[in-house]
Amino acid sequence: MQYNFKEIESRWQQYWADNHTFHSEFPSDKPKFYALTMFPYPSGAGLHVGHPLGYIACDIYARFKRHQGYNVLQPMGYDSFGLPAEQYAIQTGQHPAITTEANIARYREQLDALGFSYDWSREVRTSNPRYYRWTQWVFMQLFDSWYDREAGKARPIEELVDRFESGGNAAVDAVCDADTPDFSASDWQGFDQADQQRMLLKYRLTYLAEAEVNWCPELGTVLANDEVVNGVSERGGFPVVRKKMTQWMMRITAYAQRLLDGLDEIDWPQPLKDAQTNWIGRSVGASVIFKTVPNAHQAESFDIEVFTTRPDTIFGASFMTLAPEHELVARITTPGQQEEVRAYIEATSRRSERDRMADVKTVSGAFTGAYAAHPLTGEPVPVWIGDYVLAGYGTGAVMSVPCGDQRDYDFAKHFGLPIPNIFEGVSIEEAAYEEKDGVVIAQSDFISGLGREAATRKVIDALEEKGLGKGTINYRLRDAVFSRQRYWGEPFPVYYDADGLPRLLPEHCLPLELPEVEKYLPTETGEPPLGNATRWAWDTEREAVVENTRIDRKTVFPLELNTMPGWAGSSQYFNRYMDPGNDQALVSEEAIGYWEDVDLYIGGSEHATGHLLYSRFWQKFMYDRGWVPKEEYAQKLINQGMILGTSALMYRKSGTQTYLSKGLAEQENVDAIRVDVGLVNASDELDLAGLKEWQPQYADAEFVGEDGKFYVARDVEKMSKSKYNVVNPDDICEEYGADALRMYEMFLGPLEQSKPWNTAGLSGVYGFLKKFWRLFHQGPDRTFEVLDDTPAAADLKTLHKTIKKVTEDIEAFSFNTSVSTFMICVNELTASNCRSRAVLEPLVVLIEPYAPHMAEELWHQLGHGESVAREAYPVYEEKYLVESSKEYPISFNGKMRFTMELPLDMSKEDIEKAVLANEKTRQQLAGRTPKKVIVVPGKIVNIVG
RNA sequence: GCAGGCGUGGUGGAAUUGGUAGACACGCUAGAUUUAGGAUCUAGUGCCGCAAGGUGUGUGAGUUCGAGUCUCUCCGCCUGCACCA
Repeated sequence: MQYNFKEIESRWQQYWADNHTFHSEFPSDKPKFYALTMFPYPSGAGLHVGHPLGYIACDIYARFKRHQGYNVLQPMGYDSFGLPAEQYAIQTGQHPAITTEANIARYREQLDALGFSYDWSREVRTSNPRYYRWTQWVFMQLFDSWYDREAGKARPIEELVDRFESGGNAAVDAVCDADTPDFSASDWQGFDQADQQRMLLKYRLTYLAEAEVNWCPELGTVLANDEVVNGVSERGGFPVVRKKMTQWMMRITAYAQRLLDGLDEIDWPQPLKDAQTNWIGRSVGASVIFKTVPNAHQAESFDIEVFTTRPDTIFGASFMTLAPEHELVARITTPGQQEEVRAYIEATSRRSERDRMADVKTVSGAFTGAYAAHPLTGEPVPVWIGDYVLAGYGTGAVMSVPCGDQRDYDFAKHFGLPIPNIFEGVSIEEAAYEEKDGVVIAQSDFISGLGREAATRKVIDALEEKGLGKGTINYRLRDAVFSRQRYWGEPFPVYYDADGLPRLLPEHCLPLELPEVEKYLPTETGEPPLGNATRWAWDTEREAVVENTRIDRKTVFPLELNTMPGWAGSSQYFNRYMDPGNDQALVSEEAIGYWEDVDLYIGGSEHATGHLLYSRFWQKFMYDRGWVPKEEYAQKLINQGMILGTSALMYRKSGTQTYLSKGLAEQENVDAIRVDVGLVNASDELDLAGLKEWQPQYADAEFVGEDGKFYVARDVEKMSKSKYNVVNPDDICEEYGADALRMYEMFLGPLEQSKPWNTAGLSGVYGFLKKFWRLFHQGPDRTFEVLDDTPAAADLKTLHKTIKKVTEDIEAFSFNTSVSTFMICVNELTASNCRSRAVLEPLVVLIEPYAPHMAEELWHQLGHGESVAREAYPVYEEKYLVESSKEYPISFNGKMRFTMELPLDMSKEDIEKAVLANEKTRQQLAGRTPKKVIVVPGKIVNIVG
């Protein structure tokens, strides 16, 4: 029987499905193992060979753990809300649910062809109402919670109400909006219902706020910071502008410190941890209050709060700079400066985020005419505005210390402001002195002569005493915008009451399903697409969605028109897999009590500051409220690298229809044009007939080849349809089989690394699989033949060596080297013509994670009735590996000269004696006595002469 | 600018963590077989050299009996953040 992968693979895929081979047990007495890969967004393009890389690695590990006796949970699902399906709906009118359904069917087909051991009975889809009711449920719990700083955790909002009743908000140390006023218990009791709700909104973990957001006009929606890359949208690359809008926000900043601390507990890649640390951006310093000096135009004094990481340089502060958007600017600007300030603010607001970032060199600003009192000296310092100060960071205002900060220095130079030097023995003629360590402060009253740390402490003490500042920790992390002006997302379970305040729907009314709409675009009045729905109002008496026309704000109220962002659905999906059918809870206590958390999570590093941060935040919240037992949901995470495409480029003589083979293009003026990689063979030779068929425009073009052949150039870049470099896994499965594809993807290189795809290399692993098959099938007809004889010692050694190495490699996620180990093993067994069942049978189990179809086939040919997936993993025995002697490399002064066979159980001293007595050694030494002999048992002998 | 990472044959990549560098595979060369092959098998393949031998892990130094591996310098590349006070 020849190795017929097509027949084998489809047969066993069917068998696994029919026998539910990979269903996870629950309840179970076995130890659990939860292996997870980030679920895909089902795009219209289907999978390319890059996508399954992480899935294959995860599947290998899951199968390995299953052999080791673990009850493995390896689920798969779809992150099926998202922009592309909606953009497609806008263009074609096709409901996104239909597009999504079709895409999922295609994904499923492709995934099934690769032989993954998923428990498909646990599939989740974020766009399925039975799933997203739990996304809505988490949102409601966040709405009904506040963050207690004292306890360091989230608590139910009723507890906060109780505290306000008895002691106002002075008694509470809670995370809240910056503009929250102080109120007493009697103030609280005096508030009417609406005011109380308004106040609570300042404390809720999800809240409405007028926020400066990233607005993308092209997409018609706001974007989160992590969805904006270099000032343009991550999806589509459209320009993004700043805009003030009322939006749902997530108070993730309450968790900033815990999100940092948690990183120490988990085994995640360092670069990813660094990215999160950076994004959270903790900096220790002080907040300082500068009071504006009243003048003829402004009798009132305002507090300008600034944040600084260098309180020690406070005596060098010679002016202040506010962000142009700072709220005090309008109030403190003097009439004389009004025109200049107004013009400047207008000029900055006209600039897009991108322009502002691109041009960091130009110094610009304007004087407000106001002065503020230096908190320690009382001296008046001028208050300026400048766009180098960002409204979104710290307080949006800085104390400018030109001698210690280059930006302040440049600003001062440009506008001729004073630059006092407060550093001992340092020149600031050319630039600011930004070195932090080893500075000695001078000209600074009571801190002169001190170093940075001592000075910082004293300054903070002095500020606190005066009530003009305190030591604080500032985070770069902002609260996350949670509203999207889109159709294809989770609706908020929220309506607006007679006072226009947000109210939650009763929990038993979930899910609040997406309404049908005629158009998926924003309405003519600029409302989000849900505004197009005619049935989108909430009747509080009937507890049902009703026609908009009935909105009377007595019993029928408007529903929220925004939808949730993409990351909402992916922030708890890993817990939902544990109990996907549950309609009473996101996950039952029993299920999460058993499965607890993800043992292995594999996914791309592009989610570092998006999904992987938000999901940690939600998990911590769930933990605080007692719904999940673990504060971190993924103990180990691996970032798989990207598989890149190898684009094929042909050269066209500029301005002509003449195309040149690669070697002829050097001297010419040419344009590079991408062609389909499928038309190019392993030697970079282009199939011209195929090309003309692919794009008829080339039919009449002239092609100049080299020796009758036309060669293309290669370029490694991201795999994408538009670059014609996409390789489809279906085609590879067709030609080489799923097992070959699985092994090759692993063989390509280290899992974490990005690497280019090269179909030509597949012949290596394909040949290996055929050789493996031939170990079990003899003769020209390949008849199955395995003997029950006593295996040769050398073959047993090969087997146990392979078990040891492959096991170690899997545990270290070095899948590429384990494939090499298999290849060496097969080469050795082929050379010795091994036919012994005792050697071959364990190998079938060993290779099952990598080539499950072939393993299953061989396992059954070996006479077993059960699936090989259930078989115990082979354990290597040391006794087969021990050697009695070894070739020692003998080196002189570190330079290898010859080898010498020596017994392994020889003592250091005996080895030394034996080596020195050796004829070759004496020749090398030529009569001299060696200074020293270094012997590492089993390894090496070095003679120093 | 800040943070992190990387640099090994023509190519993808190994190297028991300080102990014979280049495993394994692609590609290439030669040969065998076949009507033919992008099939199969055998041998070779870091570089220089006919050979003996020399040389070799981006550069230069250092530690060590011994360095791809550890330390420092410089060069180059990649990733994330970036006017973050």
